[in-house]
Amino acid sequence: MKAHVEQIVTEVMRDWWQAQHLTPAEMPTVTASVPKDKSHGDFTCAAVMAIAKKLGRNARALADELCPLVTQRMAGDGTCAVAGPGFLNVTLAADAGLRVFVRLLERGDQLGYSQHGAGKRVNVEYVSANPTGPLTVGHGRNAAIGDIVATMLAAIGYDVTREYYFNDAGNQMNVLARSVRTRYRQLLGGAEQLEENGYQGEYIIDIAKTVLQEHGEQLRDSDDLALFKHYAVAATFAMIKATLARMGVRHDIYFNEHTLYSDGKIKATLDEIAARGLSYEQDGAVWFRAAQFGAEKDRVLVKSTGEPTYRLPDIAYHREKFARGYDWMIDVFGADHLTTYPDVLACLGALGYATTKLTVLIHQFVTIVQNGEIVKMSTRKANYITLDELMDDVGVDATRYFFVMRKLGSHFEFDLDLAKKQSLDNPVFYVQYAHARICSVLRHCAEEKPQLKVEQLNAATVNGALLTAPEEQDLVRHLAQCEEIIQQAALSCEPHRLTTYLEKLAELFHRYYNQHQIVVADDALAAARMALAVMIRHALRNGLKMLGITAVERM
RNA sequence: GCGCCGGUAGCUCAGCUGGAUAGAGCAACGGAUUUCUAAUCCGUAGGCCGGGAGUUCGAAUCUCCCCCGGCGCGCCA
Repeated sequence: MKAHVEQIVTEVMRDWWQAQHLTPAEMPTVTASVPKDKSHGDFTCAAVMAIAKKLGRNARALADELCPLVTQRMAGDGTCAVAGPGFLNVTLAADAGLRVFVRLLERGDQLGYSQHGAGKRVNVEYVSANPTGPLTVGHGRNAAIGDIVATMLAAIGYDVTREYYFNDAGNQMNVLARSVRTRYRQLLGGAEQLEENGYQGEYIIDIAKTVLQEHGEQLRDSDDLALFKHYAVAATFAMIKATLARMGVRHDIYFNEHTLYSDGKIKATLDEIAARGLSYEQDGAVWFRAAQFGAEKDRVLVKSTGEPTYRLPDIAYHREKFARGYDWMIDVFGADHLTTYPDVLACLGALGYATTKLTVLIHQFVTIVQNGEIVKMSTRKANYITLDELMDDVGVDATRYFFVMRKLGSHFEFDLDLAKKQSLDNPVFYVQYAHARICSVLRHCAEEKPQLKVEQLNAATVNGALLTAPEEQDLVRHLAQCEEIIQQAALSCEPHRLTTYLEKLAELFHRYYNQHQIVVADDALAAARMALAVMIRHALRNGLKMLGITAVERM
């Protein structure tokens, strides 16, 4: 309906524009919005004022001129009025709400889903933690964002690939392997101490125990780090995958950085960069001319030791993703990666890749507050709260919901003591409760009115005109925005827009519930209200499904 | 010092990309339960949208300058 209004206003403006002999291409796009104040009509359009500004005309006078043309073109669907400095306010005809209701009813359990991105392939990369230890709450936010953005994109028709990029080679893994070996030797009574930067976590000891179990004492004097590394990687990855599975987060592809070397992609990338004159050698290292692309100085691609820095594999990895032909690629990073991606993007751009196909989502880290104090975290020192511990405390649903209920860029304070309460502070219960309540009403209706079958509530059997209460119209109006909100949330990669929408929907339902009986004596009215309740349930259920949260039927 | 992110009610945060009188939840206070779930609802109170200038019909939103907080600034990832 909104698109319809936008189209009509656009047509009216285009006609006027042409009559003035103005360049069609310069006409601004017309957008309508739902005004906060219902007395301003169902849709409001500020486009006239934008034009008037450009042309140096009085906006109010221009609006007065165009307004009747809009009404005329609405052909009975509604009327237009001018207000304020030149708003065009469109009020829909009395039965327009009914038409919206019927259309929503016909959507059935597909309410909220669309095919906006049909035929397009998108790759979402998230978590991507290297296998050095358990996932922390920081990874949790990354996982929730990536997973939910991916699900929302799938919900609007995209073909989504979920990817995890990891590196199980390099110095950090050697440190990890040596930490396991030290613990192993300690288990055998050795006096060896962990190296200064060693991994101190309890899980290292568990891994050492596994080694002991499977190899006995025969590795006491072994220098075979590869073996310890093998156990360390296998164990930490198993931990990570188990945690993600518990959280309901999955990936289609686990991409090992190592394959970039074995496939020669690192070398090919380096050669390509050199061939384009984007790199040079100095002090035994290979440098990327980053300063030419706005960086404060050039960056090292290959160290004088011959080992690449993280940049080179990152660039090679993205070339690899480009080669796979995605229409869109999304990377989810924590704030610590903030400074790394501009170099990578600049280099990819210089290599001729369309970096507009790449979206980098940077989320701020989660601050954990416990006993009123901020908990400082470090993986090395094993001073952190794991994602598993968090889920133990507040449950999977609340964990997922909390991680995405705020804008990515906001610094998000996760108060453990508060979250543990599982009380009113927790909006996820509010939304779930609305769903459970509707289910309860449906159960009640099945008992009271067996003749009213939920599956038979459709446009032919339900008289939507009976829904005249303002609360009902508010609900229909809000439901009508469902699909668009989900599209916007998905396309802008902002899951919090969905949670905000669902909370509002739940609020409108709770208010409605408190003021009106749904299962009333009159069958026709009861059927109409039931149909509305079912629609709300579909919207809530689909929204919760996109968030990966249980739509509980009883609470 | 440079860069990025943030600053909106006592607290935690929305604000549909420049629209009309800035909104929720929690906390506070006062009400609603013979009822389909009170994990709910209704009401009251709470604001210099960090500060200042600019852009224009119009700014929480855009530009510039300050202030405060977080993060990053390596031949670590």
